This record gives sequence, C-alpha cells and structure tokens, in this order.
Amino acid sequence: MGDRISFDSSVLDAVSRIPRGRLATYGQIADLIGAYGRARQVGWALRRLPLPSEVPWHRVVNAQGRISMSLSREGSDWIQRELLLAEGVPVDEEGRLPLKELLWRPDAMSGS
DNA sequence: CATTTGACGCTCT
DNA sequence: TAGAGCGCCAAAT
Repeated sequence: MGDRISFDSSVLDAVSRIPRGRLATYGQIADLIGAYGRARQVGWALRRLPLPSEVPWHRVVNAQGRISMSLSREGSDWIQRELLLAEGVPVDEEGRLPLKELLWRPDAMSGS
C-alpha cells in the first residue's frame, strides 16, 4: 500500500486542508503525511495533478518563501502566482511572498 | 542498468 | 544575501 498512488492521495488530502489565503511548504506537507525529508516527492505529486483542479495546489510554496519557478513547469508557476493574487496573497515579480505571516498552522483538532 | 534532472530543504561558507 | 554540498528519490534519458 505504500506505493505512489497512496502517497499522492495523502499529499492531495493534506493540501486540500490548506485554508484560502494561507500557505504551506513542500516540506511541511511531507511532514504532515509522515514522509519527513521527502519534500521533493511532494513536488512530484503536485506535478502529476491534472489542471485545472479543485485541489488548492497553488498554496504550496518552497521554504524560502517563494514560488518555485522553473521552465519545466511550462507556465504553471505563473498560473500559481495569478491564483494566489486572486485570493489576496501578495506575490512580487520574483515570486516572493509573505510566508512568515501566511504560513498555515494545521489544527490537530479539526475534522475529528 | 547508469546517469541526470528536478514544483525541496537544511547546513555551512 | 548567495552559493556549494549533501540527503532525498521518482522520472526521464
């Protein structure tokens, strides 16, 4: 059961819990699903997500407080910026955003 | 099968 | 603030 499919669904479940207007990091999502140290795999899971999607994938950024920009994303990095701006998250041209202020603190007591 | 590439992140210069 | 080095590991070549 510990294959790629279940890993992916775990990632999507966690990402779906990020509130509107708040942010989470790849490493944070990895920790949340019990995959410490596998931030990179979280990135791959999101890359596999077909767009558009109901999953708020755009709320996941890197630990440096920036959108991970890459030519290989074929524009999804810029779409991410637009989606964030659309929900009130300020993002500059370099992809920098106020991570400290908007970081999502998962509440253990939610969704019992 | 060997190597390289990444939507990553942490430590040390 | 900027890189380099390393650990991580799926996917691509």
